[in-house]
Amino acid sequence: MSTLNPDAPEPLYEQLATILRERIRTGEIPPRRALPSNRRLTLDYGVARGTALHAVAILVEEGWAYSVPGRGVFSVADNDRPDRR
Amino acid sequence: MSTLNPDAPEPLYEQLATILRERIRTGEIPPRRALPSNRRLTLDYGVARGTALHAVAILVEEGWAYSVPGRGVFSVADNDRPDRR
DNA sequence: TGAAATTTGTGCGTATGTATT
DNA sequence: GAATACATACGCACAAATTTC
Repeated sequence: MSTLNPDAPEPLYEQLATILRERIRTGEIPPRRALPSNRRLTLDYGVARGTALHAVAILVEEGWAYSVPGRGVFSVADNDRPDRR
Repeated sequence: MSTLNPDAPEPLYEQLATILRERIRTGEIPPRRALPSNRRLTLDYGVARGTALHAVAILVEEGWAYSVPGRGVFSVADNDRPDRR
């Protein structure tokens, strides 16, 4: 499992966004499947809530995922993937 | 809307504190009403989080506002306003 | 019915590091 | 060195929506 490097020049939220983006892009997280919850991300990657929120917000803004309050954050449908444009 | 001047001798947090103080004093922000959130202030005035926090902290210290954990920062009740003393 | 747990979103407070003046 | 300002990151609290029991 990829881990984060606090000493790297890239911010933790960017590193985490990159990891999650790859997990979606490669299909490890299939289309329309829930991403790990915010809580899980903090536990799995050892970051604060805000940091995990920031990472996911980047994916949402980039079009890799969408969030549903009370439910979770989901990877977009195959046809909606940004790298298909 | 008042804006901030990075070239002025007064620090940005002081300029912002002055603006918010006026907005309370004039009643534009009524008593016991929530001030703009930290996030809103950063967006509206183009400053960093810390700068907006600093400005609001000044108002709290002066007695123009009080903060409620998990909720926000609110203008004081009419009777508690510093200019009434 | 409804209470509890989960999840996302938002809010403030604080600390640290970097750059600038 | 001190003050200002930005970015990053941690922590904790409150709210609303949803799911589960």
